[in-house]
Order: sequence, then C-alpha cells, then structure tokens
Amino acid sequence: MAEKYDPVAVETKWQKRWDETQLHNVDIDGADAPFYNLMMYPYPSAEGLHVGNVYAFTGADIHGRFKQLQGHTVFEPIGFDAFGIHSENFALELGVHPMELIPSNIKNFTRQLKRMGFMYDWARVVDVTQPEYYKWTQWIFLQLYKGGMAERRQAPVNWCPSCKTVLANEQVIDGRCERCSTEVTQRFLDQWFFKITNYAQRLLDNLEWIDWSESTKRLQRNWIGRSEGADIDFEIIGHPDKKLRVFTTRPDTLFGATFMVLAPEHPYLQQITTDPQRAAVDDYVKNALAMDVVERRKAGEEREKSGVDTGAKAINPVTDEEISIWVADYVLMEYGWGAIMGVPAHDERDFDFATQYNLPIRIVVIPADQYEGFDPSAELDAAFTEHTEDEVLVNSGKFDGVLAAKAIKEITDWLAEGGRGTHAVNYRIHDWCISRQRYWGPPIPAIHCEKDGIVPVPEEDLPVTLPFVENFKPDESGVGPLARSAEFLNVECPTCGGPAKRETDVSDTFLDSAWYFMRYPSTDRHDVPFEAGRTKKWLPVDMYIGGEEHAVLHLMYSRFITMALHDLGHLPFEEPYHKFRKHGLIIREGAKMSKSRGNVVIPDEFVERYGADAFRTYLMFLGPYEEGGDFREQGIAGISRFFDRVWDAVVGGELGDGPPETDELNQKLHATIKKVSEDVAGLQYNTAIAAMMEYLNAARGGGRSARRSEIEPLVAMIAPFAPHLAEELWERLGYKESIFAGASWPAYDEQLALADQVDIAVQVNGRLRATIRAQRGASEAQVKQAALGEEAVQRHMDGMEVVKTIFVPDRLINLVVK
RNA sequence: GCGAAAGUGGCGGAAUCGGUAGACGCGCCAGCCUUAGGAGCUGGUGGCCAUUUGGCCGUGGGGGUUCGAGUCCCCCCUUUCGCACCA
Repeated sequence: MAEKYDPVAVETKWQKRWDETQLHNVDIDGADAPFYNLMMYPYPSAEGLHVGNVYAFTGADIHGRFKQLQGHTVFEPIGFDAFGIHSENFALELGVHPMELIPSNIKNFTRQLKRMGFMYDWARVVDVTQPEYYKWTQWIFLQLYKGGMAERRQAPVNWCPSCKTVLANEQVIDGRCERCSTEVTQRFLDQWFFKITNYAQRLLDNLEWIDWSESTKRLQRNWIGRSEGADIDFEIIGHPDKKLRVFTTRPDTLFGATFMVLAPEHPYLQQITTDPQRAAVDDYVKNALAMDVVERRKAGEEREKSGVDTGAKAINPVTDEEISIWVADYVLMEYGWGAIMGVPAHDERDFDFATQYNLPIRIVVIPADQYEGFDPSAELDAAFTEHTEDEVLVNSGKFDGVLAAKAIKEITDWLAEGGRGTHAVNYRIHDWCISRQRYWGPPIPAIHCEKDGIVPVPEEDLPVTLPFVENFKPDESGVGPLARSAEFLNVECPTCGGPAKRETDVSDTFLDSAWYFMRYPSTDRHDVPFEAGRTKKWLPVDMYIGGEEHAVLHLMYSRFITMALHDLGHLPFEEPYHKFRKHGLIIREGAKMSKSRGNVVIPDEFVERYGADAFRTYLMFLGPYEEGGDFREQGIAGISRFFDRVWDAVVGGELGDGPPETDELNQKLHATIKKVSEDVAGLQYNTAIAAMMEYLNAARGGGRSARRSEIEPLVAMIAPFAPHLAEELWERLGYKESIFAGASWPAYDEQLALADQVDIAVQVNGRLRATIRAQRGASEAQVKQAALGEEAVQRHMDGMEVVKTIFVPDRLINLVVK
C-alpha cells in the first residue's frame, strides 16, 4: 500500500530543516534582487495567535514565497508590537508585571508562528520593548523636536477614564476609547503633540500616486478632511482690539450671515459677554463643558440645539449690519476657529438654530430659474443648501445675479482687498497627541528644568530606560506612574546642572510602529537606527499587507514619520511603502468572531488535525483575500483531499516520463500556470487554488497516473500555499536543494496556453440554442455554416430569414432572424 | 444624515472591455469498494415541465439601452464599512 500523507510529520521535518539551514535568513548586504515583503507585526497577546493574524500573515507569506520562487531575494521579517495600553491592561488584569508577561507571550507567539511555516528571517526580529529598539524611538522624538515638529502645549484632549490616559483623536471611535470602549471625556492637560497637520496637504497629495488599496486611500482622504473656503474677520462692537475670525466653505452666502456663534471654549467668550448676559452664558458654558464628549456628539440627531445670546454684537463686513453673537455647543472649538457665521437660509444647523431662537433668516442664494421676479422677502421652510453650478445670488448687493460657484472666489477676493478675509483651507485632521500617562511605553526623552524649561535629553544619554516600577497602575491624576520612581524622576538638568525632573509621560505605541519597518534591516547595528546603505537597498517596502483598521492610525502615522525624517535629512524617500494592500476580515459561519460569542477559531487545533499547510490554504480558499471570507469548519476537508491527491500523484506510484500525455493536457497545464501566476501576483488566491484543483482533476482524470512533467509544475505552484508539502514532494522528485532555494516557479508558453479547439455558443435571437466545437480562429463563414447545420438551430429559425449575424471570434455567434 | 462597497444555487464563492451564469470546494443524491466507516473511488446536483431529443424560468425588486445584460443607465429595497453638528 502506498505511503499516506502525514501533514504533521512532514511539517515537523521541514520546520526543523529550515531552522537548521537558516534558509530564510537573508544576506542583507549582499542580496542582488531584493524584495522587502512586510506584514503588520502583531501585538503578542496572552491568548496567542489569533486566526485573524494567521489569515493576514498567510496571505503576505504566500506573496513573499511566490516572489522568492520567481528568483527574488525576499526579506520577510517579523516583530512584536509589545508596548502599549493593551499589553499593560492585560498585565493589570492578570496581576503580572508586563516585564514578565510580555517575554512569555512573545515566546508563545514565536512557537506558533514557526508552526505556521512563515518564511521569516528569525535573525532580525524586532521587539519594541527592548531598550536597543526604543532608544531609537526616543531618538526619533528628539529629531522631530529639534526640527520643530514636536511641541508641548495645553489643549483639550480625549481622556479615557478607564485607561486613565489621554488618547489621540484617531483612537477615539464614536466618542469611545478604541481599546476599552469607555466613553471618553475632555480634559485640559499639557501634552506632547507631533505636528502632523503641517503635512496634511502632502499626506493628501501623495495619495494620488502611491500604489495602495483604493479603499484605504479613501479612508485617509476622509480623515484628512480638506475643505476649501475663506477665513473672514468680523468686528466686534465695543472691542476694537479684537476680531472674530471664522472659517466658511460658503463665503458666497456672507450677505446672509445674520448672527454668529462661538464654541463654549472660545477664548473671547468671557471678554465680550455683556454683564446682563454673563450669568446665563457662564451657566451654559459650565454645562456644556461638563457634558461628556459622547453626549455632545450625539446632539446632531437627537438633541435640540441650544445656545445663549452673549449680548455682544458683531458687524457683518459686507452688509454693515449689527448681528448678535451667541454661544452654542454645536460649534466645535477644534475645527476652524471655533466660531462660525450663522447663515440660516443656507445651512441646516444654522436654520435649526435660527428658528429656535427667532433669529433673522435672509435668502441669498436661489436656483437660477427663479431669479427673474424673485421676492426678496420670501420665506423658507428649510435651509436651501444645494450648491451646484446653477445657483445665483440675491440680496447680495453688487453680487446679485452672480453664479454662487463664482461668487465664492469673487467675494473672497473682494474681502481680501479690504483686508477683511482671505482664501483658506481647513483640515479635519488634528495634531497627533503622543503623550500617554501610562507605564508601558518608551519614556519621552525630555527634562523639565525650572530654570531652562523643557530640555531634550542629549542623544548620547539615550536610551532613557524604562525603570521597573512595582506599582504601575495608572490613576486619575493625569500624571503617569513613572512619577512614582524618585530615582527616575529626579535628574540633573543637562543644560545648567541644576535639579530637574524627567518627563513622566511615555509615548504612544503608534510611534513604535511608525518606523519599525526601517529597523528590520539594521537590527544588528547599535550605532544607528537604520543604516544608510541597507535602507537604500531595501526601502521603501516593496509590498505591505495588513488590515484596513489601521488606515488612519498606523498607516497615517508611519507616512508622516517617514516624511518628517525625510525632510530632516535622514531618509532618501518620503513614502514608506511602494505598495500597500489591505486584506479582508474573516468571519465564521456568517458571524463575526469574538471571545464573547465563543466562536473564535483557534489555529492550533486545526493545525494539529489538518496541518499548517491545509489550514493556510483553506483560509486562502474561503474568498477573495482582499475581501475576507467565511470560515466553515467542514470545508477544510476539501483542501485535505486535494493535498492527498497531490501527494498520491507523486508518491503513489511510478511517475511516467516524457511530456504531458496529450496536447489537451499540455494546453491545460500551460493555461493553469498562466492563471495561477497571474492570480497569485494579484492576491487572488482563491481562484488560483481552484485552478490548481481543476488541473489536478484533469491530470488524474479517469484514474490515470500523472507523468512527472505534468505534476512537477503543480508542486511548485502549491509551494507558496503549502510550503512543507511542496518541499517534501520536491525532495521525493529527486531535488537536493530546497524548492525555495532557486527560481523554481514554472514558466508557461502563451501560445500553448490557448486551446486550439474552442466551444462556440450559437444563439438565435440572443437565446442559446446549441454549442459547436471549432478550430480556434475559425472564420465567421465557417462558424455560421456549422451553426446552420445544427438541428436545434434550424428548429428555431424555421421559415425565417437571417437578417443579421453577430460574430465574436472563438466565443459566440448570434443569428438574428425574422 | 453624508460617503463608499456589495446583494448570484442548500452554503463559501466563480464569471464584470456586455458575449455559453453557477468554475472550484462544501453539502446532498446514486453507484462501487468494504466485516465496518463521519475513509476512498465513479457519476450526478439552480428551479419548474417533459419518457427522450428538449422547453420555460432564473444573478435583491422595478423600468430602460442592446442582436445579446449578473455586467451599462434610472428608480427603489436590503446589508456591510467609514465619517458624523467639520461650518
């Protein structure tokens, strides 16, 4: 009896062999056809490798192995994103110190990753919690600080009461903490910011040319949120020293601005409020600020607008009318200037507000076809917000009759002449708040000296080592746990030598991951973060595959850090990834996987039963890789059977010699190589697998034994998916070297990939009536003659005449009859 | 509310420069093999009708363009994702 395929035995053997020969350790300096294949490194949780990780990594690994088989030297590194709130919260939950917990998690992850058969270069692992790594994270902070791109300032920030730290805007989802879903509140604290807003336009512009998944680019565009419009200054009666500046995308509606609204946090509010209104305003502001962010944000749909008249008046700069200034929480301090001009006729929110408080509403834009005979005192029952090419201005002085689209520029230009306004662009994106009042991160390398103020830690003093702090639990104070270590806290000022205190905030874990891919090629270099020659050779990353959930987090931050380092002269490129592809999400039996549902796929269980090769391949077979798939346990048997048959084709009996037995099979072989080559290159793994199955079915049709020439290319084609099985079969085919050592990917002949006999559909009046077999390239006349000879065709054109013939070569002929 | 993507057999999914819908796999059915089999092999498998040749219907719903529409256009429904008082 033939030897049976034992996946676990085969995989154990080859994993050991790969380890011993260090097959995938790359000669970083000597590689001649470098290909940097990157995947998003994992956060090493205590639960172990999640099936989502395996899905992501498998798709990326297949791409790497495919490139390797095509002759590239593929560098595929892995690391661990082990700093951060997530790790720390888990350590708190278990009551274990992260300095103990994390190394054991990493050990477990390493075991699992090796068991999956990924082609990692295990000699170049990055662990961001190691001082030799975060030394350089701190170095990057210092470079940005020196370059004026990092600053400490007081600002309203998102505070998570459960994590007891501030969060970046990107980490607040629907007003809740991204990590723990607790409602976020607002605090005013001194925080470190990176000025990503300085790069907003470039981050947006480069999206035009970088090769990324379209959907990911769209998310970034939305997040950057560019709007064009104007800044307009309004004079305040009785305050000649002040002007109220607003941003608007609709300067064309300026003549309709009948009031102004300030955000409750607006700096002028206290000074301009009149005495009779002061109590009411104070009261309102107090209430608004006490409200948590979630409640305030819900307002749009559910809550009625609210506000209070400040008693102060402004002058509409074009109508010279006095208009009242209100305070209302529907105006947000963090966008624009924290103040708006109220144009109730042409903005829904302003309309609601004006209706509620009986403020005047003036129509200034109407559809062009209503211009003749327009009644200037007409009333609206809803804001008119259309803004196409067809609207014209009314009630707008010398701009009456001007197209609204043109008036935007004309009115702004006119304002600019008088120094009352300018063209302006606003972005939704905010500066990146990187301070965290937590323990488990790289200390921000700054020192506070009473005399010298903020002093950066000198580069030669790096790293600022994270001390062991027994009680690392965060508290309400807004001061990080590092302040509890007197030894850490108290330091000499590097400038004056006097007593000073260290910064006790640590940096956001997204700073660790914003540059980790630059470190991989240089992990053995302790004098530089990334060595210039290697960086030039390997970077930017050739292919990056990862989850889209990081579109506005990691992916935005790493683009920013790369640009900043480029501008500071440390990098020769400004975009980190040549190509980025998002992968889809995997669900189970139509439902999202989650611990609470108890339906999480545990990779270990499947690997033990079916082997890593079958598990990998099955995950890829579920659906298009970039769209995700639905994991159904039963289905994996189909892959196991396929591998059994591949195994049997090689091991089951004598392999015949000579070329493929028939021309037809040879054609199928070439067509399959072509399809699989193209599909794998385009990450269309599901259809590539289907094509290989189809080919094997053909090669073994009728129970025949396949010849070597028929099966050897298939072994190479399954190699990216099932590397262990392919290695084993490759060896049994007589090769001494690993299949991944050379360029083993099969070539195909375009001509041979085309069948010389084709099936042509024969339609009568567009309905399929017969199928005929013909020589490839057969002429219309030939096909028509054959078609007319078909009995089924004749039946359907009985007594009628062909009035028209549509012929698609090698595919179809349609006879239109009457 | 705004923006985007997607709705195809019992199931996961193929096929979109408009050209034979349902590749491949799961499941199911029949047969073979077997002491036995949640094993393996062979064949079948969108629905309805027909003894066979075959016919009709069919890609969320409705209209349209076309010799021909899953694919293009218009309207509607549903789902998923992103953003959400962003001025």
